[in-house]
Amino acid sequence: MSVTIKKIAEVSGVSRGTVDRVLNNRGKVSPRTEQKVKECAKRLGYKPNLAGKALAAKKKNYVIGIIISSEGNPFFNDVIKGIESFIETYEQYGIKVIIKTMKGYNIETQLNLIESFENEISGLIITPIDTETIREKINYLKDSGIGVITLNTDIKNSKRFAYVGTDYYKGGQIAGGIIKLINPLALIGIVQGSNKIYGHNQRILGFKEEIEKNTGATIKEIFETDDDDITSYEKTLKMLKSNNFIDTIFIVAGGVYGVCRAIMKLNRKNIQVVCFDEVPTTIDMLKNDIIKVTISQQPILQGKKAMEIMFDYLVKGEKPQNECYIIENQIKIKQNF
Amino acid sequence: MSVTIKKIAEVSGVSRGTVDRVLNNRGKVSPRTEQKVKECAKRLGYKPNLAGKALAAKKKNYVIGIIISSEGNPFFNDVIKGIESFIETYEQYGIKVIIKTMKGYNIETQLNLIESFENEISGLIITPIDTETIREKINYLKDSGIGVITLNTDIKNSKRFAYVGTDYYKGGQIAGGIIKLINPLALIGIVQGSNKIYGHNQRILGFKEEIEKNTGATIKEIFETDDDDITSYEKTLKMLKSNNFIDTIFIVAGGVYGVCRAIMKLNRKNIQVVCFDEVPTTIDMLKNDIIKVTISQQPILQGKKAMEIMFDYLVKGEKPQNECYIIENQIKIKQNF
DNA sequence: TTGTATGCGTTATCAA
DNA sequence: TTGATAACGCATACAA
Repeated sequence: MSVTIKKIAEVSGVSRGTVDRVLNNRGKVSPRTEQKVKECAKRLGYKPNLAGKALAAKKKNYVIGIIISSEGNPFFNDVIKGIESFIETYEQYGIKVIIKTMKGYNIETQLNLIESFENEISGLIITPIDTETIREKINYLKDSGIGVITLNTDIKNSKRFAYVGTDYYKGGQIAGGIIKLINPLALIGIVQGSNKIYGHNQRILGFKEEIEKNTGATIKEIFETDDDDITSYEKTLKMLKSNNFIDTIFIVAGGVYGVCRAIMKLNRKNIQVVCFDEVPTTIDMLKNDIIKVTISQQPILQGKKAMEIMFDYLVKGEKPQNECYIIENQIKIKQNF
Repeated sequence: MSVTIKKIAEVSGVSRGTVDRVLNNRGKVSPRTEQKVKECAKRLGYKPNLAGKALAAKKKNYVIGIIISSEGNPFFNDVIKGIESFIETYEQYGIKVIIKTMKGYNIETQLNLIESFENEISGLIITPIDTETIREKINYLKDSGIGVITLNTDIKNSKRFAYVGTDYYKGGQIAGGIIKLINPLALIGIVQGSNKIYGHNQRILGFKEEIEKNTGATIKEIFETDDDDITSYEKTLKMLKSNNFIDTIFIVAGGVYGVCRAIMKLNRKNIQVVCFDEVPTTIDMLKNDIIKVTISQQPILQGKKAMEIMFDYLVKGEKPQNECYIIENQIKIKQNF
């Protein structure tokens, strides 16, 4: 049958305990024995058995902590759904899951949440605020033996061992491609979320690159909403009143509902709207033909993937081949729903 | 800790063996004991542990058989990729996987393939030919205790326990939605695969429903290619020469490359092409702006899902909640690649 | 009809 | 530094 620790022990003439110590680098093995066992395992093509590992892992009582900036943001509810779909499986393996949510992007709040359970967790999944304080904390956790996965937003140059999320630049390119497809001569207004958020800027860069590739479509105006619907409503009204040639709106992040309401108010239903995500109000507006296309970040899948990677890390002791696990931007129209 | 068979045995005052017999309906238990144990398991909220089950399953030496009509069809190569990504995991659990491929849709061939390993397999994943002979064979297998999953194409009213694949009707609707988005006044030629194939007809039905919903776009012509590129090339040439007002082509199934070459030959690059799948030639044509949109059936995911469901069926003894596991039609443009 | 013992592969603990 | 053994949860052959 298959190659097991027991088999390696027999073949190399040592005990199972010793093989275990060698293969898992637990030390307390003489160099000579270590050499022998390692060589033997390699020769026989040893592959650890997940079921066995999992069964044994029950005794470890792992806890994993999750911090999501989800309060008041329906997008992240879907991310949490994906996470929760794994809780039962985790329980089977004796892994406890603690989910903590927060509202907005206050650094102090996030730091406190981390510290509230950093002594009991073996892994952390977090939608991090991209700042020095949090970066340092992540690095500290890693050095204390806690694996960190960044979710939906990454934090560069940190010691997180994996990032799960979309390619924001590409998301912008895809939005650009879609708009050129709908109207190669589009006159575009861009509704930006926040210039302070890396992902938003990346989307705009990708979008511009795509739009400027051919002559035809042009960007006429751009403004910021801070992801607030009232702001986006007011500013869209103003834009459409003063620039009544604008026929296309690209919404980079939040504030989608506000834009749509402004369009409805002015009865400018000929305007083509392209946006991101599929929160309930967005789906409504898609069904009412106010939004033409939305680009999904597949939030449920993001949650699932993060949990999967964490599981492999804890139970199998495997890091993913790629540090970044990129979730595809998925184009959706009315008929998808 | 968690509720195990051992615990139930203790609480209900019987042996572990008896609990096992009750929970797995193996018989040879007095009604009174059975009642007692069942009640107890329910009360404690017993959930079988996967790792334990899996470890014990190794002794069973399951074999699962796979039959795919993939030869000469690159789409199915991706399906197989998805399947193969699970082989290693399966091996871990002592499950052997046998993949058999065939070319085209000969009933006799498919039947022979099934019979070649029906005595050794515990599960079958198949892209079935939708015909009485195969339906009966599937029913026979199920009655002999072999679970069958249909993949990519379903076979109605059979005893297969799950179908994994897309919703073809919806695929057609999405294609219609995309075309209306690109050009609300499109004059459309439909390139059909085969009227004999259920999925192809479903796509056309969905497409027509969508196109006829509003006035504007109209279907001008439709022809069949039997998924052959030469046929599609010739017939597209003919269509475009005789109907030079056609500005949009909807390709229902195969023959994509032939259509594109015809368009290139006549230098009619203004024609908008919408098709399915992402085989290499299709991606090429997308990059060259001949094809504007392709709708992916996510073949790799299809293969993976089928394997996942089969695994749960064999090892966990769980059938999926829904008989049909629908894979989403995914809209893709040049910028996705 | 019921109970007991053993093994699946890995890991932790204790003894040597 | 090494070895022996028990445990994780389930399934089953065999004994009672």
